[in-house]
Amino acid sequence: MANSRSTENSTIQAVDAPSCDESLVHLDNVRQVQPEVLSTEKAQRMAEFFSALSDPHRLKLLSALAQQELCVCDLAAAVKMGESAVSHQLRVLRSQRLVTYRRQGRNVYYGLADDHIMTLYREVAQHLDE
Amino acid sequence: MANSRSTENSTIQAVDAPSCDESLVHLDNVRQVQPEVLSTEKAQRMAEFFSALSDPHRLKLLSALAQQELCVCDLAAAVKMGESAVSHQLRVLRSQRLVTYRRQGRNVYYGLADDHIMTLYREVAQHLDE
DNA sequence: CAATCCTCTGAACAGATGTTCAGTGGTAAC
DNA sequence: GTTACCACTGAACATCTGTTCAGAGGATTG
Repeated sequence: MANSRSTENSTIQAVDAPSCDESLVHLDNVRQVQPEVLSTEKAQRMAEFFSALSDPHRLKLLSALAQQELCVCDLAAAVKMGESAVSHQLRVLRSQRLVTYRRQGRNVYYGLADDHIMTLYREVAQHLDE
Repeated sequence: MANSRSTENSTIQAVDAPSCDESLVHLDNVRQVQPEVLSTEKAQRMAEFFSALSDPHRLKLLSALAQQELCVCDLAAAVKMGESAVSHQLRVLRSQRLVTYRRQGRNVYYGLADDHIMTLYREVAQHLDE
């Protein structure tokens, strides 16, 4: 009964990290939540995905592609960026499978990869409108 | 800053000027798509939102909060970060209204702001599982 | 073949991001 | 009151991001 802190337990001892934390945390809560925390790998993958969407230029590119397939130079004109910059950004979008591409003659045509993205878009738009 | 290249001449750039010189880009496509491109402000806001989700530590924090309300020191223990770092990250999540918080005694309890986020989460998880 | 176009790539640089450290404010316990 | 704790903040620093520039790879045209 040393500490009068809490309903059922508590005490120190880091949950499984031997390092830093020796302060009094609510151990029961931490223990309950910790196994449900996203694994580092999944968190990483998901962060990279969101990262691909975290740039206004890339979002503009996607909104353009949501209309129709376009080649790089048209995309550049549509969003008013340099072609090299567009190419760099499309690389990012490709790496997360947000866009597809196919070569036709000298041009490479890009399009949206699937519909998850539009669903996502609407969900976020809704959140931002609140 | 400057409006991009102008090294050679002509080329891109005139998209919304009614010049009849369609030398290099597929003007019709560009004209068709351009008005549908996300505005800079909306793209910016949306990018900031996704940006808040683009860090593995913040995603871990959210996944912890998806389980239950937690105070900062518990969160820090659950995701194994320093409390200061957690505080900084929570600030980002707050700025995008991803979390709520309330003070109770010495602690500040954080929770998920709404259900859009879990919907988003599932949508992305699904996308990544393909 | 040479010339031209479209796209991609790597390097370099400016700006943004995330961590740690040190210090502050507010609340509860002594 | 003093002390201890929890959370927030600002500064400094290392790292990551995105742009531009210069040039290379592929494909078409004359």
